[in-house]
Amino acid sequence: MPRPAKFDRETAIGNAVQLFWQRGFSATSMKDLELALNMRPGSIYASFGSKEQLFGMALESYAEASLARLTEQVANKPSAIQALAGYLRGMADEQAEIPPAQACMLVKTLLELGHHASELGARAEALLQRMEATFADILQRDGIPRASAQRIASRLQVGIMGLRSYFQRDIGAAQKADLANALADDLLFWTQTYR
Amino acid sequence: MPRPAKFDRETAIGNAVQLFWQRGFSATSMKDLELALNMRPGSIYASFGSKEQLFGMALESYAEASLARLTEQVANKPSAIQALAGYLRGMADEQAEIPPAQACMLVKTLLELGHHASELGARAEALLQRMEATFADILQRDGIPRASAQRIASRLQVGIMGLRSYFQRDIGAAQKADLANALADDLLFWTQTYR
DNA sequence: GTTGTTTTTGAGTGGTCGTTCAATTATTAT
DNA sequence: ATAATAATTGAACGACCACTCAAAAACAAC
Repeated sequence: MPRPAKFDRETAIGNAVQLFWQRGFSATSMKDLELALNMRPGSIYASFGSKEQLFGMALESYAEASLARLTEQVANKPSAIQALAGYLRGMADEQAEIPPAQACMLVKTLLELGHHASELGARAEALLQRMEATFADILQRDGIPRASAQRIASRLQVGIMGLRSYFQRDIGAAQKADLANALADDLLFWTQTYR
Repeated sequence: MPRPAKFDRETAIGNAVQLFWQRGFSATSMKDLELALNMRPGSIYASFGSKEQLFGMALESYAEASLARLTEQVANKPSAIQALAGYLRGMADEQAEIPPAQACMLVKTLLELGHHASELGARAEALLQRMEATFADILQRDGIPRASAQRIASRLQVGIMGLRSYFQRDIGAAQKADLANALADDLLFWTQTYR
């Protein structure tokens, strides 16, 4: 007997991701969201609870997609490390992606909200941690011992956070590719010296 | 004949830096500033023009201090590269600094505002560029050719941006020191291979 | 003490914020 | 058709936003 929802939940959250990713939490207003989701305030609150909860779902969705992209790129490759290096090199090409926000949404959230004062910031930090753990897993798959893998994973995440933040600057595609390649080279170097 | 201003301009801007650095532009309200500067709205607007202009001054002040700290640490050292490495290693110790905001204010601003849509974001980007140019200058002082110095400077800034963003996470002092040392080692390695 | 100049004050501006909820609309089951 | 149920609407809410300005206060010069 009930009336079915006319909007698609996944695409709605997808649109929310785009908005929140670009503008951040504070600078995104409910007005903006109403426009982007094509929903009126009542519907948004009935469906997602609050702006904060919606942001949480967007964050989770973003992280899930990022993690999926990573594991997919590494799956079934002979050398996990080489695959990881390829993943890094590919970061420069994401410039043509949908939103003109190159920086990681998790990092943007962590820097905007902080992990101590904000539930959302803490969740962003946890998701970053999960990413890093995945890097470590991948490295161990190539025989790198656990402790070394974790160290390299940390350095890798530092590099990625820096790289994508740097991409927020106004620089050319050539320099982007150059820096992404440089980070990939660093990774290969670390795996050799740390082993 | 005029009545002199009773507040100290520099300390006022210093307090503004602290607030803006921690909370960012959007999340800092005029109420917050009134409290931190111990000034009433009318005085703030008479002295600094607007919230945006005040943020601009705070940004400039922050960048100037950062640049001064860098050049001072490198001045009169036999090896500029070694001094630069020391500067990097010292980053882990800044955890005990006044505000619990480890990430660079310029990066936070760039990520929050973006360089395209915001005058403030564009200024943050310009100041980051100035930092990078200074890194390149320092490297050239040790005989590294111009092109290589610029490349290394870019990689260095990527590393620093990542490192300080990573420091925003909830990690121990030991890991901070470890990662700062790792970046310093990377710098030394780059200067050897790129020469 | 008086005058001249400037700073400081703080109540008040219109606007926007996130959020709510009674009314309306749309769909399904009978 | 009708009834039952749920999704959608949008006007309205109090709170807070950045900001203004006329009045009051504080100093310097005489």
